[in-house]
Amino acid sequence: MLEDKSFNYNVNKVLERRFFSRRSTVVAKDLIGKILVRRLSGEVYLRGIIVETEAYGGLKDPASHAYGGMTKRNEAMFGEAGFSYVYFTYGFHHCLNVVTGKIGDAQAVLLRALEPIQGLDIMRKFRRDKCSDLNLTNGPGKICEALNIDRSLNKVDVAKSASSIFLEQASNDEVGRIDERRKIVSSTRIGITVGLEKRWRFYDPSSIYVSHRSKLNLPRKRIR
DNA sequence: TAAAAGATCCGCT
DNA sequence: GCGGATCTTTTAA
Repeated sequence: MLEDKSFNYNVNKVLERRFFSRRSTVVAKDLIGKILVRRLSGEVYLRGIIVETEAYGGLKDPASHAYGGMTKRNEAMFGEAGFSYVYFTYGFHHCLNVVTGKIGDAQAVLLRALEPIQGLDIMRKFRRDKCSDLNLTNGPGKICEALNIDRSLNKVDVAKSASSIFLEQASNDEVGRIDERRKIVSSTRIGITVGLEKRWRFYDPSSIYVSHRSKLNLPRKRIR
């Protein structure tokens, strides 16, 4: 059965274009505590609180896909802020980014982990019932599998609630649980071999939904 | 043709 | 719980 809250959901305040047209490091940090929404056909919504992101710095960042200039794959990164950049990697997985900065900057923020809050039954199905709820969306590839995101959702305008992917503020009853853990921490980025001097990974250290928790020596149970 | 912004399974504690 | 091998294909050289 589908969860009731997947339907009849009133969209919160959607993040505007100007939110995204800042530096990727700033946007990455500000996205912690915001909500990623995936709208499926039939007005069904899957939602999760963003608890982990990574900033990528464009042409001058050796860890970025945009390093070395525009290609067929990274084209979206060179476009307008507030659009999605979805890529396929390691033969299996998709990853979701949001383009930031000015046109041509090729900056982006990778969404790495969510706390799932709405539509969990559907997310479990997309994940083929192979994991616990804790592991539904605690990694960039897992987010895309749980929310059924692939390259067909590249270059989607995530600053519009009519889109199949968009970003919004938390609602009033959700604000409380987010403000409590508003302490954001940075670290080096994960899965890269260059650019390791930058601490451009941002996360909420109190969230149990952050990826690679054991390696970070973080508590595995919720702190309250 | 080799490396990649990853996740899972397997064998060990 | 933990590390490492393995899965697989797009991308760019």
